[in-house]
Amino acid sequence: MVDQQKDTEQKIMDAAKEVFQQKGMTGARMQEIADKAGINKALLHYYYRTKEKLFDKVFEIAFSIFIPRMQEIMLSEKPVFEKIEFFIENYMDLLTKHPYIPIFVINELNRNPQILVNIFEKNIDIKENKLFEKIDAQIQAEVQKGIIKPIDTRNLMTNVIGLIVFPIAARPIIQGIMFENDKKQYDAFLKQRKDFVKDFIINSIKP
Amino acid sequence: MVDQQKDTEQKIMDAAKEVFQQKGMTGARMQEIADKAGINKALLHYYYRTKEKLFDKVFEIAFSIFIPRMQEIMLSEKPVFEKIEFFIENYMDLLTKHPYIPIFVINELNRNPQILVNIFEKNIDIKENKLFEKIDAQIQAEVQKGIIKPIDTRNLMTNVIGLIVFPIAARPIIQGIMFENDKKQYDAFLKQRKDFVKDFIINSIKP
DNA sequence: TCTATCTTTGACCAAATGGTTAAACCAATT
DNA sequence: AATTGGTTTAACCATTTGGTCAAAGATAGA
Repeated sequence: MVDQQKDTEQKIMDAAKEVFQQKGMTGARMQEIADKAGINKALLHYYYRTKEKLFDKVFEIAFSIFIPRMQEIMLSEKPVFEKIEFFIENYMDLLTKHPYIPIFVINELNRNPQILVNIFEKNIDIKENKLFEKIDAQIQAEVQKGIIKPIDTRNLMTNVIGLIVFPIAARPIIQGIMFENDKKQYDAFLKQRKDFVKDFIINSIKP
Repeated sequence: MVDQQKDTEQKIMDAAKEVFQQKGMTGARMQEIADKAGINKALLHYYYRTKEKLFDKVFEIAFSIFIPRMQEIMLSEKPVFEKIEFFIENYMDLLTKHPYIPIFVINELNRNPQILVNIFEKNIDIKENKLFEKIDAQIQAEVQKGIIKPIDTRNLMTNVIGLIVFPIAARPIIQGIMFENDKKQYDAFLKQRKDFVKDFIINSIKP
């Protein structure tokens, strides 16, 4: 019975994830989520009172798939070169498995930037960890030592994340314009791109 | 009267752009568009029969802001280095003026990839011009001549566009995490980033 | 001025949608 | 077997929403 409960809640969550991530908050329909979960619509409201609360949960989970892994890599003791390689490898794999998430997150954050503040408040450790300050310190320290070229941390981070996220978020455009809409070619492109991005970034900061 | 008509139609278009680009197809409300245009809701349907037709028009215009300029630059007679610099300069300016468009286009294309096919069919010249094939040919020719390093055209193009588009599409994240939500710092970042991206790309393909 | 055509509006409609409720169901406890 | 508590459902509700329509206004030509 407790088992059954967890099961229903989980079925709702899975269905909600799928529908919200593909159609967004405004495009999603409670009825569709209920159908996909194989339950009555009223049950949705029984477990998660409102559409918004259900959405928030989905968003939080989507977001939290990425943050802890990022923290782990960024706060480890490795040198910058290794961190970046590891980061690219890890996140391109992760995004290939969850291709809807970047556009979902970006889009909903655009619709309501407040969400980010709420998440920060809820997971204080994210803010407490001062992720950005720490990685900035390490990079500038290695710049001082001559291990890497002088570079602005914010620009570098934007580059790394952008090169990873963009081809997945903009898939319809890239697949449509560069690969005549051939999914296989696009997938192959993504696969080989991992090493390309690594080399690209590493080369750009090698002294 | 003809003047008045154009005026009304234009007022509707302007309002529709604003609402659709900020809230997307599913989030936009016809009533809000009507209010913003200062007219009766029935007039929307008088000029553009349905919500979808109105949306299609808005999307097409948004998309066509970018394509012709891209064509012009790409098909010009300049060498690759110059083209890329010009492209980055132009598009970062353009996106700064229309920051909602990338996420709007990406998001709606994700919702319905068919739109892209429709646009190609409507503007046959885009497809006829074989934009990608031509720029690919030029790049590989310059690679052969040793003017630029060997590089895959698709990866290079993805990099250029990604580095331009990402920081604007992902503004809430970047501004939130890297600039403590300070809009002025973010704007300054975007401004200095233009030269940074140029150098970054140019350096990566310089022999 | 009368008429025909185009533009604009207020009132209205049917369908969709998020949400509620009362009753049925079901498993465990006594 | 009866009771209790959480779970699930069918039916229902109020509101929102895209869209329609008939009538009123405006405009230009005859």
